[in-house]
Amino acid sequence: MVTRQREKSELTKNELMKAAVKTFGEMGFEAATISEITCEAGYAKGNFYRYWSSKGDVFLDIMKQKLKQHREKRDQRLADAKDYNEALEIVIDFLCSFLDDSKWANIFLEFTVHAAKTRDLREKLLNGVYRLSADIYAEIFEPFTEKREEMKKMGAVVTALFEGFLIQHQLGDKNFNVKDLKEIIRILADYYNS
Amino acid sequence: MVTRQREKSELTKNELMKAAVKTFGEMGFEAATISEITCEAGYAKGNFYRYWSSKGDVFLDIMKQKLKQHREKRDQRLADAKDYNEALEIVIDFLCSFLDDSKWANIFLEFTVHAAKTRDLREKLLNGVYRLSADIYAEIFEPFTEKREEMKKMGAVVTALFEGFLIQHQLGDKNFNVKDLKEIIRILADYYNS
DNA sequence: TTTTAAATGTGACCAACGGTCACAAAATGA
DNA sequence: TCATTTTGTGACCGTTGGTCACATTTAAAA
Repeated sequence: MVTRQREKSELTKNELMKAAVKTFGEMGFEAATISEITCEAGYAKGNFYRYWSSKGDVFLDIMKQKLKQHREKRDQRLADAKDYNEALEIVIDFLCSFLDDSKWANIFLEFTVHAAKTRDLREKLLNGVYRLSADIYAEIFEPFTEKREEMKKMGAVVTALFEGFLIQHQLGDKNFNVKDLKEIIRILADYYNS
Repeated sequence: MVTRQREKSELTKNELMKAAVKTFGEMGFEAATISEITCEAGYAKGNFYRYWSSKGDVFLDIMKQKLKQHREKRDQRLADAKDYNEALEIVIDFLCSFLDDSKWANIFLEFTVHAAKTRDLREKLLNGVYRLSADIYAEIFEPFTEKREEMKKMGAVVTALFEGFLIQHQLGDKNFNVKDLKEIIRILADYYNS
């Protein structure tokens, strides 16, 4: 039976993943080290590279997992949305649910900027399920408006604004708070749907 | 005479600075190395640390210098501004003049996110002259509106939007372009001045 | 001119990193 | 029992930002 070995392998991967989540969460993307992660899980450094090809690779896995959880909640609520404005409020809540876990929001941002410099990661990030992409916004608001192109644009703009907000937040700028962020997203939503 | 030595010292600093600008410009902040910079200028690595205490330190110097040039142009034009909208267009041009040199805009962004992680750099960046700070917006629009607090807010929001735009741009997202950016800044300017 | 001291410049060195690889240990099937 | 494959190891590599004891140059003092 090969299954026993496979199970062990999967178990190890999960242990490493868990250790990675903990380590990235405590230290951020760049500061966290592979040694720290493997040591935390009780393995040697080399074993890490059996499961992921690089530090960025395991982070993408974590990102995918965390995003999936958020999205599922959002999609559940979106099913009940009656109109454009209700859908919008759900999307805003979805964005703010990231901010509740602001430590990770900042780490995601750190990784995003890091990934933008590396061809491989950049492509995966842009084409994969990792981002709040413009197309997703178009789909979300599809039932409530004809303006598909405008919704894509709004998605890109809101994503930019959100990530810019994270930078200000991380730097410690107090002039731009969550209330402002919500306010502006609503203004943009009105603008692009009028 | 100590002057001769001082002059030599200043000359060396300028040479290193010039080499740093070239190296950062070609490779970005993280990828550029101290060895590369000193070698380019014709010195040994150790000499760098006579003039700056770290890699981030010399970058702050470069940032200050580049910003100063942009700001001087902007302030010249602002002196002729007749009303709120004219001042706004000058500010928008100022932001877009960064984008013309988009390589450096991206490197600034890279450094900003890097600096946000390091206490020392973060404080210098937030409190120094390096950022498009909220207070500066308040001053710029002072002659044309009573809404000082709103202008500060607008400054923070526009800065966030601008940096978020840079991230999208760097990732290669085509949904959000410069025209959209200008459009939205005008909407925000209307909103905060009404 | 000779001596002294300070400023300027050097590059071997350090600890740390991400990543590799030849090898060891354990599990599997015959 | 033995051969093969999978899983795990940790010394090792190249590279980095930063340090430091030392060498070289310059300026002032004697």
